[in-house]
Amino acid sequence: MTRTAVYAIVRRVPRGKVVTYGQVAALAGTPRAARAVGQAMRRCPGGVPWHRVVNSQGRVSRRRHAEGMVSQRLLLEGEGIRFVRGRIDLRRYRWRVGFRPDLLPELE
DNA sequence: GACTTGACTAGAC
DNA sequence: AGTCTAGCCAAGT
Repeated sequence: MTRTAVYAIVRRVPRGKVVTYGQVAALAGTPRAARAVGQAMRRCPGGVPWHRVVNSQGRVSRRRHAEGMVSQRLLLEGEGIRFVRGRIDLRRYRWRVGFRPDLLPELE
């Protein structure tokens, strides 16, 4: 998995949707590289919707230097994503690739 | 090539 | 619901 691959994936996330670090890693073909995805996002080039990447709890991950940077939360709210008690409902906002309701197993 | 450093995570208390 | 821990992976030294 390369940084470039990460950016290519994140660029495809549409407005109003989010993905998790682990999810990006899986899409890149390296399921356990969530942490490396974070590394890639740290040096994110322009043109990449970095704010649409959140952690597995639906929260905005804390950075080492949180000063002088735009609020990820504000950007997401600007796209219509609602935060409830500092969290995002991933069941609702997670971007799914090739989601096929007709192929889901029976529930209950 | 051997450390070190994280925008990570799932599991275990 | 918090707090720890042990894995993990790519980059930077």
